[in-house]
Amino acid sequence: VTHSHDVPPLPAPDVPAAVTALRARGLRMSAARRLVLEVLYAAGGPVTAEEVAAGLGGRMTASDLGSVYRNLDTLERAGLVVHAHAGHGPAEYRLRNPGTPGVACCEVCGRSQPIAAPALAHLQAVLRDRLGWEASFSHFPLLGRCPDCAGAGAPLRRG
Amino acid sequence: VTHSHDVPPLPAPDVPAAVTALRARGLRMSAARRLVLEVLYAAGGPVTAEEVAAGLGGRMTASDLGSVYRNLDTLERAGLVVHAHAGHGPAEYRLRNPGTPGVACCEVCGRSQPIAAPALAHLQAVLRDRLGWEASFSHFPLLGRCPDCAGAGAPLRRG
DNA sequence: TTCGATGCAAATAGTTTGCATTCTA
DNA sequence: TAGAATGCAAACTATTTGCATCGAA
Repeated sequence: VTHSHDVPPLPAPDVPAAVTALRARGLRMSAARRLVLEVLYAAGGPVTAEEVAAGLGGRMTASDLGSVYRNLDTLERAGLVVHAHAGHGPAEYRLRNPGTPGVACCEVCGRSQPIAAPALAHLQAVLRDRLGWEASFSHFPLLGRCPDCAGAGAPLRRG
Repeated sequence: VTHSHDVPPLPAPDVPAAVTALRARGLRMSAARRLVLEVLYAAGGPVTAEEVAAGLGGRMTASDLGSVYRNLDTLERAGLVVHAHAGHGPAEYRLRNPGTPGVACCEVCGRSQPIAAPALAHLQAVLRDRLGWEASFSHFPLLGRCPDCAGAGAPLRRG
């Protein structure tokens, strides 16, 4: 699902701050919801709903996958989380970071890396000039080969 | 599924030429396979597997969806067809056109448009310089707002 | 007369949803 | 204690696959 809901607050630096921010929004704090927050902050990078539900590989109490999806959605509406579709496979969720509004995902090694705001702005300017297109690399990442895989000459799908 | 199989031949200008090219590849010509070709050439733009199976809205004899997927895959391996994932929803299949190796898809109105080879090359150069990234907009399109929707101020999802 | 291709149905992955129950504020 | 959130299961979309049968070369 795609969101164009209410205005997002600034992201919270840690779990307690996130809890406070969510409470301020009138949201309740349950075990399942706290798990999602804990995993997201502990991971420090993109995670799938499945990974969250598994409690980061069993280190935390696992939760229902359906509830995890609902909570990730809630957190996204609240402006704490964003998700992106990295090609095939499940969506990747991460803490929202205004400094890195874009995502690039390598089709060869599968790793995804953030695109910093200045670089993103430059890319968007080129796309605007060249195609008249207002590009977004947040929800659907930039896909291709990362510097490492491109250098190694890994094959790319045909155009 | 992703393909990095054999070398693609040049695309065929019409259905008879495509049939000949496929026969030359040792492929057989069945009613179901011919339907896929007819729809692809008649549509002149991207179509979903479902649309192909429906015989372009009932104007042609419908076919089994599973067989359509298999045939689209076969035609893609043969180099006549490419498909792209335009955000959410089903994949879009089209006749391969070396002159337009990229696709841009509007998240607002849903329309997708080809990216011409020179423009694509320019974009790729910028991405290479700026991020070291070897981008591909063929299998996963460039997503954002098309000139029309961007001008109309249609809302874009949050970054 | 072979395999390649089909139709049908079942399986799969990822995600959403209905509903009765539980728990937070 | 009202309403939010949960757990479970069923539904859903897009796609793949197993298999017996059929048909093109």
